[in-house]
Amino acid sequence: MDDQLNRVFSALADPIRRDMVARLAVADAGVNELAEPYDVSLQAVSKHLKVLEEAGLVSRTRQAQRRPVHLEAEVFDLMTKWIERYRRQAEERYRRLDDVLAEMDADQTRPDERGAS
Amino acid sequence: MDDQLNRVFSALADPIRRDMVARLAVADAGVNELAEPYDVSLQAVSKHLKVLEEAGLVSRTRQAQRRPVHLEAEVFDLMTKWIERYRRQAEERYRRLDDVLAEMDADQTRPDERGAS
DNA sequence: TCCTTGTTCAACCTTGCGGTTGAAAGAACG
DNA sequence: CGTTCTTTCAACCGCAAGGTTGAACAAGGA
Repeated sequence: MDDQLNRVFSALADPIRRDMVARLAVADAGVNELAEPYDVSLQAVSKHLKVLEEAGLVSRTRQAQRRPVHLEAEVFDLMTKWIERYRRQAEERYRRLDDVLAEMDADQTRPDERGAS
Repeated sequence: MDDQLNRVFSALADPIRRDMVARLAVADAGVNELAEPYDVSLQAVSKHLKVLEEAGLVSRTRQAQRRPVHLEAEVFDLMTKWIERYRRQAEERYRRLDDVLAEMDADQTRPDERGAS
């Protein structure tokens, strides 16, 4: 599960792979189609796809000689959950800090009441 | 803006850096504090922090000899926006596909094979 | 001033990643 | 069968990333 996060984040760390995902969100495509806009070899694109596939971001089905690539959007949830979790935590922390500051401002005789560790 | 995405995604591709972010969501910390749980040198941790800082994920202020590290949660938005955009696009595409299939189903001009999932 | 604590710089090593080229494998079709 | 189209495997190259160690820098406190 942590490995999955490693793979997904590093898969999307590459601009070519992000662009591929962006285009696959519009329509499935074969390797040749996908490779067309980029100035790299077909083999390089094939490698990129392998990375995306191992991250669970795309799947591939055989269809004649072609192997159409299909975006699997569920994995995105893994990332958003991770991100949102810590973002919320951080925001919550700020909120509490504001409370503490406000309390210190209003009532300076009370030391500690909420024993946050 | 694309560079920013590169930096943020690859910063979070490392499990140690993700863990640092997770811990910084709870409380600010100095380098020594942060380094404690990991089995690497202080210098390695310092490098990790530099990466997080260049990605805009953390900021640092001087406070006596210490340089406390502080999580900057806003950058998360950049990622979630990117992710949500394409996830929504993909989901929209499925919805339309369902419509097409429903139409094909109602309009049975081709009683062909569609034996798969 | 010297010493201590906390952090970073510099040099180096090894591994992994993105790129290349060349050859091969899978599947349709003459 | 052999040809053609599409995709992948294998070997290699250059470079950046993550790790190490040793020295340096920054800022109190004795």
